[in-house]
Amino acid sequence: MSGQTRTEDITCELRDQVLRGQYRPGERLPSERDLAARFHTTRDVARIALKKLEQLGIAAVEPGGARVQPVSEASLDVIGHLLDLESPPDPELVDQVLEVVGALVAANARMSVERGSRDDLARVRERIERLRKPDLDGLDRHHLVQEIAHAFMDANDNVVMEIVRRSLRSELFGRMREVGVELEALHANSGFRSQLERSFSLGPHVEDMARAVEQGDGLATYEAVHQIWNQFRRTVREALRLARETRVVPEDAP
Amino acid sequence: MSGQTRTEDITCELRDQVLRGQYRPGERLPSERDLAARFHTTRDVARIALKKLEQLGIAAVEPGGARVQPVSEASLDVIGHLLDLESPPDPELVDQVLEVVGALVAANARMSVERGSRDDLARVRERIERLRKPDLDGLDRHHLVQEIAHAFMDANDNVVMEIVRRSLRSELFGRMREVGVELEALHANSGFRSQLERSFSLGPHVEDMARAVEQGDGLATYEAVHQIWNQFRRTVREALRLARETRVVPEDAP
DNA sequence: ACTACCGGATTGGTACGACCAGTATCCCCA
DNA sequence: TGGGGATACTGGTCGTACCAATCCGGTAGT
Repeated sequence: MSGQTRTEDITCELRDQVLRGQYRPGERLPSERDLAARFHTTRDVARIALKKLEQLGIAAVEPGGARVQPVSEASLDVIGHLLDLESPPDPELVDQVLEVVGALVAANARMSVERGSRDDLARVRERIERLRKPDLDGLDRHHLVQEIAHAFMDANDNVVMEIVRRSLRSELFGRMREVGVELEALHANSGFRSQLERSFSLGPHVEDMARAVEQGDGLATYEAVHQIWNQFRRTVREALRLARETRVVPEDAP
Repeated sequence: MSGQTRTEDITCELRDQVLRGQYRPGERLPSERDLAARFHTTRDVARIALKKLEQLGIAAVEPGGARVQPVSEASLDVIGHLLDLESPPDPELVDQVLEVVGALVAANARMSVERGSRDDLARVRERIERLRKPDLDGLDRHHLVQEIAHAFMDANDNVVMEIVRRSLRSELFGRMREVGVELEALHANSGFRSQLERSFSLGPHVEDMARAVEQGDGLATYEAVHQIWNQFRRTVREALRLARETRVVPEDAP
């Protein structure tokens, strides 16, 4: 009843159970007939659900039974569902996603500077200029850093990069809006505000990046982006940690 | 008859047709009933096949018909199938994969040097030492570069990185063995040998990398890995281009 | 007591037939 | 010519049935 179709119901339930670790790798999942009976439906529905788990790479279904696979064998698409398991999402997992995205952003930044078109570089420069303004608060800087990252990655027409980026962006950044809300909510708290200001001060890195882009210095651009992104990662991680702590309170309150 | 199950037959045929561009994005795929009739099977089988295409992100199936989606919406898993469409694989696509992998390898290299464990670094150092030996030919260097890349990535326990890496490795490097065969075959050709020697001379970058790793200089390590990997990319690209040219001849021959 | 084997129970893969709720399409009417 | 409704079509689900491969437990042989 939760999803659009019965297939989705079973898929979601099974998927979440597996991702929550309720089944050990190698352990057998319920049979199609079991699932059909348990969800008051037919084998076809249970069958499709198991097939979806198989395609997600979290189960191997073959005659004799479907068995769960270790997370390392999963498809990239499970990351989104892993993030969905908790709200706010697991800071550790978000940090890992940001590490991967950061590596790609930095690489694209270097390539943009070394071989990018004038239009793309102009777009990047415009956003960097906005980031240089001194009267920005921490949240503005957060959004601008993300915009610059997007601008760098737009400057590359690598299909593989595009797919990885979209997979991680639509899954993480789709939830980053929630995180953004968290950030804004916490931002309203003056105590957190000062903390955000302190932790997300980009220091000289923005000036370094601006200079490197102007000079067409790929390595220096990489380094500046790397530093800025790491600072971004640290702040997001800290914000999520705080959000999780504050979020737990209302649950415990009577 | 080609695959293990009939479902796989239909899935492969449809998938390849879509990936070859025989359907425009937004165009409707055959209905389940059509496919069932065409492949002399039942709707169930055709249904599963369409569901797999949906999960691969190359088709959106909903009441009214299944429609193909643009490649940019696809899952990362399609890369392997895209590479499979041609043999030897499309040099352009391989290059794009290597660009992404290179970005991740370089990032992992930096992280290993800055925060890696002693064991992991020792493993990397050992391979670097082997790479420094002067009596290596181009092919040996190729393999060692890949080994070093693996060693760097092993030093990081980022789940997301692991998944992306495995997705791209099992799909590309599984085929890189073919490429390796191509390289070896071409390697036997002395003309190509000299060309490979010339094009895959790593120059001072290996020494740079060794020094950077010893000094714990993350940025310098990144730069050396970046340069080495770019040289690696160029050589693979060139080898694939040559392999494709030489491969075409027997096809045209009467 | 342990091992090797064997047969029944179970599982997924496929087949055939049917019904429902949406969608697409086209034809007819205003 | 434009809008609206009938109709064919599509995917989602249901039910039953058979097959081949696998799993599991018990038995026979060592």
